[in-house]
Amino acid sequence: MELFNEQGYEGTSMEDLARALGVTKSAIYHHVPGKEALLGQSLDRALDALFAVLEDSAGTTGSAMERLEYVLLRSVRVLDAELPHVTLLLRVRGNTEVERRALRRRREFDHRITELVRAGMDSGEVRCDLDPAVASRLLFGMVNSTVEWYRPGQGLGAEDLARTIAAVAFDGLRSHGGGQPDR
Amino acid sequence: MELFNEQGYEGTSMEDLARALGVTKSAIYHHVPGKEALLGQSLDRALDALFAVLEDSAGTTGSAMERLEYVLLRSVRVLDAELPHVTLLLRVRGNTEVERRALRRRREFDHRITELVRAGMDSGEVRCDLDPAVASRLLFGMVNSTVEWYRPGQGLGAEDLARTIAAVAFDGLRSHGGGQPDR
DNA sequence: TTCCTAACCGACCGTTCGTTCAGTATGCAA
DNA sequence: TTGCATACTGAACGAACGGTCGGTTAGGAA
Repeated sequence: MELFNEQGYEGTSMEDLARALGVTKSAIYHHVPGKEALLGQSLDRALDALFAVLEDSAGTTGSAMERLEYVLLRSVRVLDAELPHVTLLLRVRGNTEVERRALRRRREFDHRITELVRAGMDSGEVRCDLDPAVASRLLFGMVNSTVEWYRPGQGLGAEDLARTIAAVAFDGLRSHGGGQPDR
Repeated sequence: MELFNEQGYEGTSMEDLARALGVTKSAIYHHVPGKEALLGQSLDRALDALFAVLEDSAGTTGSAMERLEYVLLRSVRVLDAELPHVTLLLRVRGNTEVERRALRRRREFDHRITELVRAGMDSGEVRCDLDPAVASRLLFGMVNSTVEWYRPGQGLGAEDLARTIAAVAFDGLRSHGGGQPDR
């Protein structure tokens, strides 16, 4: 999966995978039906982890904003724990049936996030001058963009990252009072 | 370039391109040296447009925050005007020299954004409890993530999108006073 | 010792890839 | 009418692709 992410799915040959694993191409075909099955397993792993977060949040008592913050925090943790698989998921374009299935599940996830944002607007916790669909896309666009540079175990940790994202997403970059005076 | 974005660079054959253009493969080779040159031209076009924004912002008088907002707004406009090329740029992984050159230029762009965020912290306009490098990556991660769903001329326009992004990025999703009371 | 099975190898298949090239049609300047 | 550049075609190239298959090896159960 790391190779898929570095070189792209189509740009990675079964020969490349075999070399990285230290076995022959044939050995891989003994364990999996083909290249696309490898991709499918990886996408399912990422999606299962993300949907598990949604299931847990549904059982959570608390306001919509608290549930949204919970999903954001847990999603960053999933990103940290399953980085190669989530990265692959975010690059899927839907050119095969396997990819289209993954895209359908991802759209369902996005839809559930949008509902959460809309609930936050209804309860008055989230500003209601924005389109909930656009706001939720931007929110998770920010979360998902971290796969481009975040590396587990290097630099800042997953919890710090999650806190920073929540800070920017919910309260913004602008400083409020107590700052340095104008010069 | 649209085909490259739909199917991926490696997943798109010269035959695919020729068919989409209504000519033969050979006709393409009469105009460009090869497949990689097509990619290089596209990446340069996107990068040139983004750096033009930086050049203009440098000549702008105003606070760091105002310059940052200006760059954000103009970047969204570039995204709108050059969507296929910017999308391609955001997916580059650096497996060839052409791609590595683009990645170097992109890192330079990111660095200039980070400096802008840092200047905003120094002037007290941007909250200083965040790492400027992380904050700027999140900011443009949000901007760049729009290539996944924003389509020019459909739904909300580029200016509305830019306004929404600025609203979320600078002031956050949380509502401030005047909202619906607790129930 | 025998036998079976999971794991794996190396050679090979048909297909498709990016690229090349000799040749052709068109149009314009001399 | 000639000559030459531009735009393009169709056939072909070697390389690399995903995938197959007949055989070999290692280890545990009977």
